[in-house]
Amino acid sequence: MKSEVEVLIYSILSAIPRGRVTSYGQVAAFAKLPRSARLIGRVLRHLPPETTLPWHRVLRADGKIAFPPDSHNYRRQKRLLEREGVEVSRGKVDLRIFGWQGS
DNA sequence: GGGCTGACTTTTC
DNA sequence: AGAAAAGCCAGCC
Repeated sequence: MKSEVEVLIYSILSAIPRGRVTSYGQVAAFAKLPRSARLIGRVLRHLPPETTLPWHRVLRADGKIAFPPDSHNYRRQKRLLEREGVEVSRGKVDLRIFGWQGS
């Protein structure tokens, strides 16, 4: 049974275009849930591994991947990002590609 | 119910 | 630039 916020977050995620990224806090703010960045992470956590949602386009506010660099998830996210042309150097992406919808 | 935990963020050293 | 600290908010014992 999916809650309202889950569905809302899903729709926001799917709206992030290829080659762009955003942060947990940004998604939260966009969902009208300020101060709830951790909520986003919690929702993504329960996402099935075979999801088609672009969860990998969500990074921390400083542009770094939210996983420890030696973890499996870290490598998976990095691979997915680079597959769509996003450069990840030293665990970080260029902050200029943050945000979406114009700007 | 109270305390702990974390796919977070911001401020302060 | 990197680390520590404090804020934040739900879910889970």
